[in-house]
Amino acid sequence: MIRKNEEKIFEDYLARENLKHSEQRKEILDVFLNTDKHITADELYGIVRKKYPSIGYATIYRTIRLLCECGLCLELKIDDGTTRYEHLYGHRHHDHLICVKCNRFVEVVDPDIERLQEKLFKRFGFAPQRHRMELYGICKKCKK
Amino acid sequence: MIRKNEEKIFEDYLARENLKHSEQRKEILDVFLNTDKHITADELYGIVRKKYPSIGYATIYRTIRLLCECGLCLELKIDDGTTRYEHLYGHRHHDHLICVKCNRFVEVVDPDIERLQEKLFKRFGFAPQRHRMELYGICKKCKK
DNA sequence: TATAATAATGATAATAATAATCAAAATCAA
DNA sequence: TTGATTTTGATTATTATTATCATTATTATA
Repeated sequence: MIRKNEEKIFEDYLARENLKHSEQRKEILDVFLNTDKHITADELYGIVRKKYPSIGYATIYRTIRLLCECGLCLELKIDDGTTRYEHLYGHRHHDHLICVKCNRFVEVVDPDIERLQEKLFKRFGFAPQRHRMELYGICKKCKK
Repeated sequence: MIRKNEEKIFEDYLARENLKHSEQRKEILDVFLNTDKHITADELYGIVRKKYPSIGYATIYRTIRLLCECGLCLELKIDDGTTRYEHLYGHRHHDHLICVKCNRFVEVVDPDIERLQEKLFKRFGFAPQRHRMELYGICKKCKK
């Protein structure tokens, strides 16, 4: 099950860059889109390998890079040192509440905070590019 | 030039944990405190080595860990993949404006944002532990 | 459709940051 | 001062990611 829009974005990007499509790339995109958000390269590799046992690690990393370049994927460096990837298409910008016990991610957007961040950029004379905000704590389930 | 308070915090911590003091640890703390903020392990190593040419990389990493444990140092994972360390003692919590061109760090605190962050934690039933917020952009100097 | 040019793949080696190991040296409590 | 314990520096190990390269797959076009 591939979402048509995302598939088209990827294919257009490949065509634009004179790159070739392949079964592996199709499968990696499919798995990425159908899996939980905030996946690691290793987790993605583990799932893709079920269908493509011969797939190499390098292909996973190469394809993730392409997905990031064409705007379908965002790389996140988490405080614990891991690198995770999340869907970008059809997802507005958001920040994260992260449970330090169970590693659960909750996506949040607070328009008031966003507005204040813009003001901060302006106050210090910075041209805004992007921001990240992560709130680390212990979620309801893990508290009890 | 060592600041007495920090030195005491470190020594107390070592005593409490039944660890020993050493010239190397003293020197690393001294360099760390007197250097610019947001230093990498490699940069710290480079400076300390001028006074202690025989120092090993492992000692740098080991001592950084101790400094983090005793609350004098905070580890920051930056979006570009580097790990940097900043002073914690005598510095209230703050967030960062980061210039993606020249790598300049500006420390900022916005009490309104802080308050809204606390509200976000509460709204999702999280027990707050800490947060990080980084605003990436291009600073005044690099714009022109 | 066959071909030729180009790119992708998978296996493997390389790299870079950090951590673990261990014998020798330093610290410190008694 | 000594002896137990810790630290050190050198080195090796580990982990995530990237580069290399021969083989295979894709694709434009004849």
